[in-house]
This record gives sequence, C-alpha cells and structure tokens, in this order.
Amino acid sequence: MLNHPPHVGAAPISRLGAFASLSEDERRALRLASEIPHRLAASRDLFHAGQRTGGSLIVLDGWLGRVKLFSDGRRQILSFLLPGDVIQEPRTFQPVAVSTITALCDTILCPAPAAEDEGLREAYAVSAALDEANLMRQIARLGRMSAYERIHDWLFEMHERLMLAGRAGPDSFAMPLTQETLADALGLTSVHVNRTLQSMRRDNVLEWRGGVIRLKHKGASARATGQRGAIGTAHVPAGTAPLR
Amino acid sequence: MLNHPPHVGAAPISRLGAFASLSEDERRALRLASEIPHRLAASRDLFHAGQRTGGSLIVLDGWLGRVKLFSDGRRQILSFLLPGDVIQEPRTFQPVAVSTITALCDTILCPAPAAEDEGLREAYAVSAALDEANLMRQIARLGRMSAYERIHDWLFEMHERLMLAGRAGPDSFAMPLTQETLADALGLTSVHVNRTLQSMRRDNVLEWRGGVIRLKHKGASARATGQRGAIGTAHVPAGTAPLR
DNA sequence: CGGCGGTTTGAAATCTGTCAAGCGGGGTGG
DNA sequence: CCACCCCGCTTGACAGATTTCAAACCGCCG
Repeated sequence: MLNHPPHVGAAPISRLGAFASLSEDERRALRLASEIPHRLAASRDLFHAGQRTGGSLIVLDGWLGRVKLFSDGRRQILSFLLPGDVIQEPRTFQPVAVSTITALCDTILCPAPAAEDEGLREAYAVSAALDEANLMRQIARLGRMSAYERIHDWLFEMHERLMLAGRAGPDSFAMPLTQETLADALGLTSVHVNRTLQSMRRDNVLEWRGGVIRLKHKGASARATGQRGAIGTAHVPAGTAPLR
Repeated sequence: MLNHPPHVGAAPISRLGAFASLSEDERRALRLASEIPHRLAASRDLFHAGQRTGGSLIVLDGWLGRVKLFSDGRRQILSFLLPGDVIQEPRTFQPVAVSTITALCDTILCPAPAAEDEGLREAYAVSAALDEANLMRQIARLGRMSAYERIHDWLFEMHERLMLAGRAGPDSFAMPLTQETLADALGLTSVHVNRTLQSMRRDNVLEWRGGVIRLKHKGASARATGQRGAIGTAHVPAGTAPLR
C-alpha cells in the first residue's frame, strides 16, 4: 500500500476522462487495472525483456521515452510517455522496430483495459491523435527552433500534459530527468542545455530546484535565444499554443 | 486521357499491394477511384478551400507536405506525402489542426476506397504504421544528424518510398522540389542545403540534373559532414537502413 | 572519507545562418 | 526575335549559435 503514493491510479482516469466521458464501468475497469501494476526500473527497456503483456499499457507513474540509438552512440529521444499516457501494443506487422521504449526513471505501468465501450474507445482514439500531434510538435521544435525556444516549448508541453494527468501544479511540476536526457530529447548537448537553462533563470522564466520546475510568466511568451531582428524580438511561434 | 501520364493510377495499387494482398475487387476499387482524380496546383492547401471530400484521399501524382508555419515566417515541413500515400481524413475531435497540407508541386489526388474487406483494411493499417515510423525517422534526423547526413538520409527515404509506389528507378527518382523546400523539411537554410549538395556531388554520392536525382554507391554509406573523430569517420547511423 | 553522477564553467573549434550579390534559364510581352 | 524579368541556384565574407574538450564543483551515498 505504501509501495507507491496513493494517487498513482488516478492519472489514467484523469487524463482519459478529459478526452471522453467515461461510464462508471469504464472508470472501474481503469481503477481495477491500476491494481495490478508492473514496475520498471530506471533505464530498463520495455518489450525488450520477455515482458510482452499481450496488450496496450498505461503509464501510472514515472516517465518513459521512445528512444532511437545510433551505432556511434548518439541518442535521440523521439517522444515521452508520461503518467496517464497509453502505450499501444506494438503491431505485429510493424516494420522492424525503429525505436525502443526506455524507462527514464523508475516507473509503474498497468495493462490498458480493452475498449469494449464507447467512452474508452473514443478516449483511446483522442489519446492516439494527441500522440501524433506531439510527434509533429517535436519535429517543428527540432527543425526550426533555437535551443532557448526548444527548451521553453518543451517545458510547456510537459506541463500541459502533466496537467491532464493531474500531475502538475498550476505552474510547476516534478521533473525527474537529467539535463543530459533533456539534451537527447532536444537535439542538443548537455553543456548547452545547462547554459541555456541558466539564461532562462536569469530571464526569470523558470526555477528548477529540488527536482521541481516552476514556470514563471505563464502568460508571457518566450524570448528567442540571443537572436536579433525579425525572429529575436519575441514570441513563441504560432500554433505552439495549448493543444486542447 | 492525355491529361496525365497513363501510369498515374498504378501508384496506389503498387504501394498498398506491397502491404497486403488485395483481392481483385479491391484492386478494381482502387482503379475506379483513380478515375475520378482531383487536381491540386502547386502551393495550394488541401482542406483549406471547401474541398472537404468527406473521406480519406490517396495521392496519385506529385508531392504534398504537412506544413507548420510560424508566426514570424519560419516554416517546417513535418512530413511528405508521395504517390500512393494515404491521407487520412482529419478526425473531427483532433485538437486544433497543428498543420496544413500543402501541394509542393502540381498534384493529383483521388478518394480512398472504403476498407470493407480484409486486404485494404490491413494495407491502410500498415500504411499508417509506416507514416508514424517516418515521423520518428524525421525526428531522429533533425535531432541528431548533421546537415550532410540529413540530406543523405532523406534522399534514401524518398527513394525507398517512391520505389514502393513504382515511381523510382533502382537508383534514381524525379525530384520536384526546390532546394528551399528541402531546407524547410530538414531544418536548414537553402544556402546551406546548396553547399552541402555540392559537397555530396564532389564526394560522388549523387547527381542532380534536370529534376532527376541519381544516388550513387547505393550500398556504400555516407560520410559525415566535415566532422572528425568518432562520428566523422563513417556510416549512416544504425536503423537508418531500409524500413521494410 | 572517497567515489560517483550530475551540474557548472571556460576557451577554442566548427557548423550553420545571415546578408548580399551574381548567374542562368525559361517564360512573357512587345 | 529579342529584351526583360522572375525564380532558383551559386558564391563569398562574415556573424552567431552550438559543440567539443577539459576541468572543477557539489551533493549524496556507501
């Protein structure tokens, strides 16, 4: 019982319930599923060990990442899986797995109840659509944003998503990742992530202490790196606004 | 009849047929659908005009791109839609459209036949799975590859995909895009794309004349930009290999 | 206390972007 | 038919962002 915080099971209901109205049966199914949690220690791979569960999974606690490793050691985190997120069962015909799913810190997962009814079915569909939108957001981030903008945009995405799962305060959230991991997600170097974070602290955009990030000026927008002219003056790019 | 080359209708059957075995009925449905083509002129948006077709579409000819525009003019092409590719009907509950689909050159589309049978259903599913894999490949490309590697990897992806649609030779394909467009896809500047292409020509990696790209050394791997050491010595990163 | 992982800092190298100008082909209109 | 223009490709010089390499610092745990 004390194994994990009491609210762990709440994330899926909070998130999926925000996507579609769930029947009492469906909520119960989610609650039941969360009673049979699987633990995955930091830096362990999902699906690599024999732990094929034969179905989709839901993240109850901790962060996972879809990771692509290069043969020379470079690493790119393609996407993050946060509490409440659904990990779809890998399709059998899927072309050779392009990526692995790795626990970025200690995590807890549970099986995703089958969508026998309307509510869950829709919730899963919305969840999948959001996942895809987030992949695209990640592409835009890597392709056209400066380091400063990338970090800023990423922090807000994480905050929005954690809010959905009921895992974030109005302007803060627990950040379990290392700067190096962040760098692997944003296509940067840990050194540069560090420097950029410092400049954000100087700009009074955020605080990061004791594993908790606090975003300031929630309304205000980001300042572009050090760039000048057309780009430098202001704003987070359009469409970077809240996704839902 | 002479409106468009005779083989235009072949792309969908070639590509989807490679994903699942299609019944004669299904092939006929595809052939029939391609008889009612919609044209979309270069730089026009899909779904923006009133041309909601009420269903999914298939690309018969030309290239489209899923594009994200920033308020300050920056542009990122998130993904490409080539002949034979399926454009899924935008879901109604989809969070505000993050992207637009734009014709990158003159294109021809046709409605996608409903998947009433096993074959097409699976073909569409595989197609969607591949699309997702390609999004991830794009993320890895933007996040961890040098300009030289990005272009190289991208060219090979296009070649592989065009092969599926029967639209590429064993080592060449028609390239309808401008270097500027390529830059918007790879998160680079047209100037830098130009210089990098030249260095690839010097390295005898490719030829690009008269709108046709010829890839040399198909087997051989890329040389990293000008980097030295661990990375510079060689190879396209692992997993960059053919997807299927 | 020593070691370890993660964070900071500094200085220099390199990649990529910016600005600006020239070149070249293809199409259009006179 | 030719002048002209527009667009896309090229080139050069330079500025700026990000990486690389190396070392120091810090909190924490055994």
